[in-house]
Amino acid sequence: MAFLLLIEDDEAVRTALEMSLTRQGHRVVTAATGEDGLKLLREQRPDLIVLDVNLPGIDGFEVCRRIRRTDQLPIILLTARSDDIDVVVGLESGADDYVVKPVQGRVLDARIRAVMRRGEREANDSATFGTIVIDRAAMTVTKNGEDLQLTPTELRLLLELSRRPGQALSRQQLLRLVWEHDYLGDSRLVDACVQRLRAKVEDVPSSPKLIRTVRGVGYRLDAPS
Amino acid sequence: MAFLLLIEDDEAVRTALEMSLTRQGHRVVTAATGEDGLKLLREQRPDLIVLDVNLPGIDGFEVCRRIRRTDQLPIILLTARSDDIDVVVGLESGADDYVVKPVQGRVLDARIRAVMRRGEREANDSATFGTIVIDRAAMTVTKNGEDLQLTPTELRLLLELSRRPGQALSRQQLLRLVWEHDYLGDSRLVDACVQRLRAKVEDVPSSPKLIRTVRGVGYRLDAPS
DNA sequence: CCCAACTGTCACAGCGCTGTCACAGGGACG
DNA sequence: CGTCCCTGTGACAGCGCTGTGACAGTTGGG
Repeated sequence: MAFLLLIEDDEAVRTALEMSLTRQGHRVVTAATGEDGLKLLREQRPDLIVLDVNLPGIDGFEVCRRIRRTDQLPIILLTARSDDIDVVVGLESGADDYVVKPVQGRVLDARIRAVMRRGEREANDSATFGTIVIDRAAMTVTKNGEDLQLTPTELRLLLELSRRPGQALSRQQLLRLVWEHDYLGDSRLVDACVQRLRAKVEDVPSSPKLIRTVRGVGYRLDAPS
Repeated sequence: MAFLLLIEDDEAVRTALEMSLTRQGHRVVTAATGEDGLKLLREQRPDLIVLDVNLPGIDGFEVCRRIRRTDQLPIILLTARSDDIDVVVGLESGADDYVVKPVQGRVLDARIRAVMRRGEREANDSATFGTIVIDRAAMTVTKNGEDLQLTPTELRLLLELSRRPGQALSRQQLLRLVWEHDYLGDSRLVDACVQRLRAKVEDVPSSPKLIRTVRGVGYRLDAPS
């Protein structure tokens, strides 16, 4: 279904994932180190990269950053179990998704498909989240067909969230993406804007279904199933 | 279905897209650099150009601008993912659409068809927006059947807006399209022209229904439903 | 159950954005 | 050469967006 590059130093994990992903219909090339991975990336041009965080030599985060300097292809990080710091650092270093080890091939496959779909949807000019429709060309947002009057900042915030549906974005990241600032003190800037956006976008702003809070991290835009 | 010129330096991407587009029924010629692309354009006269932004030598934007100086054929830009600046610059340089990489052949094909359809509609010489009728061949605009006396600049502004109905255009983009300037300081140039155009076009200029303001962005021409 | 950390909420002051307008330069045309 | 109208500019005002900081509410762990 897709052409993947798997970068993972542990041989057992590597071969297991390779077999499983191949069985799911993907074409897979593998590398055991970050250096080899970067070389293979340039030579083979995969559609997507699955990248272990714990690598000998340059680690996964660094590999991720280096890839992002030149390439925009989707990256999924494999990270050791439930390490919140890893998650934040990983997303900030430019990854599209992360998966916690130990991971089953089926689960990874589902994430791969999700990330690829996300990429396709991004290219499209309109996106739907529940009753909300975002028209990126017209720069309008409608709810049940009615125009929502969003302020410029609210709109930018929603656009950035909608470009990464289902992905938690830290206040730090949002600050960079929406406000183009680097540092947020302990002000409630992002929270206040999210509140205003929720007031217009959510059916019940006090129990938001679209813009979810991710405690300790930031916010996430969900499409209700 | 159409005769395409694909300009893309990365050989893997180029051949992949060429195969995919050929399979979709298009006739495709390819070039690896902007120079070759421009030469092929003159020699072969394709219906549409798919143009990568990252090209060695003269980049895609520049190629796009050069093509626009002499030709009006549709151009679709291939741009690196999630780069808003690219999108804006791309449309300003005269592209008709942009597609975000990595891109699937199917998606690109859909965009190609959409742009071609749009082109056909455009070839039609008149467009209607509410009580306003624009006759592109006669270069006249009528309101309820009566001729409107638009000045040259007002007319160009209205024509550019009407080529992209429902799409928000930034002041920056309009400046490029209508005035062929590059930089707008903080002057009220675009606003002033929009105001004058509204005075003639809108039923109630103080609450415009056709030329809508998109706060923080620019303006948009709507067709009242 | 309690505490600490985190998030939601709100009012307000400042200011950024847009609409508006008058005016002067300049080009077109006779 | 004179006239007229188009056009870009800058000033100004009004509106409403936005960031701030204090405080209340909520969550989760010990």
